Amino acid sequence: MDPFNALAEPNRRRLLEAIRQAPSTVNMLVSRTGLSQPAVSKHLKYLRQTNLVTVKPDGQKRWYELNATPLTQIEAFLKPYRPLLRNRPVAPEQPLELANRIEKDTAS
Amino acid sequence: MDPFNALAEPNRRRLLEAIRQAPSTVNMLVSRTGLSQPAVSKHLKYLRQTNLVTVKPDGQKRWYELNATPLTQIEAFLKPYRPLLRNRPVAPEQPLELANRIEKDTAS
DNA sequence: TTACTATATTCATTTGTAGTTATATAACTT
DNA sequence: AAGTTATATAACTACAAATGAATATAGTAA
Repeated sequence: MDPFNALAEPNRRRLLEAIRQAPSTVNMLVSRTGLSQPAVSKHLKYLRQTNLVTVKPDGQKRWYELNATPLTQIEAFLKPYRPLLRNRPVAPEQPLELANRIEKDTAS
Repeated sequence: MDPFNALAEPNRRRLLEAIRQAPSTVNMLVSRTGLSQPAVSKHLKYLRQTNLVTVKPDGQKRWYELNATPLTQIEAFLKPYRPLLRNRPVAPEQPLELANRIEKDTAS
């Protein structure tokens, strides 16, 4: 599991966003996401494995905090593409049928 | 399959990089990556579905070209994290054991 | 037509992972 | 100690996707 895989899961992105906004305990994340507690713990395990979060035990609670460092890998990949994205609005999610369409040769 | 998932696969990142550097046919990508032809075609199918590439038929060949637009979704996600990454070197890949270690409470 | 080239798809197998339920562990409270 | 809270793990199901082999499709050339 690398940072790319970690962010491939929508709920993990939500969890990371919540943690970025404020260090959180597992139960706080359960409340904010609506996911089950085991589901949250499992996602956090992946985020720990990729080093995207760190944990600080505090009695029964465990505070999860963001570690943005691994995101540099994604930044590095995106770097050569960034000039192509200057000032572009965020692309809407892709309707599948259109995405898989093949451009027709319209030459007469 | 969304752009996050598309980039989660290392070979797809390699394919996209090759296509970014120069529009390519399937066989060109086969040569450059060492992947089998069906494997390349299948990865390209995902890249098409996410709209990260477009295809231009040209006789028997099909030229694949980059469409960076969907990367704006990733850019949008990363935006709030970017201030935390200013001038940071790219993080090395994570040794698993260390990543999953839990910080010990070192208070005396 | 046949043969050839380029690419896509199908199939079977395997692997990875998301979610649920149940259980375990650890810290706290009384 | 027992009961409770917070979190993690295990066992399971279900499914998406990776892989490789074989085959299909489409264009080209003779």
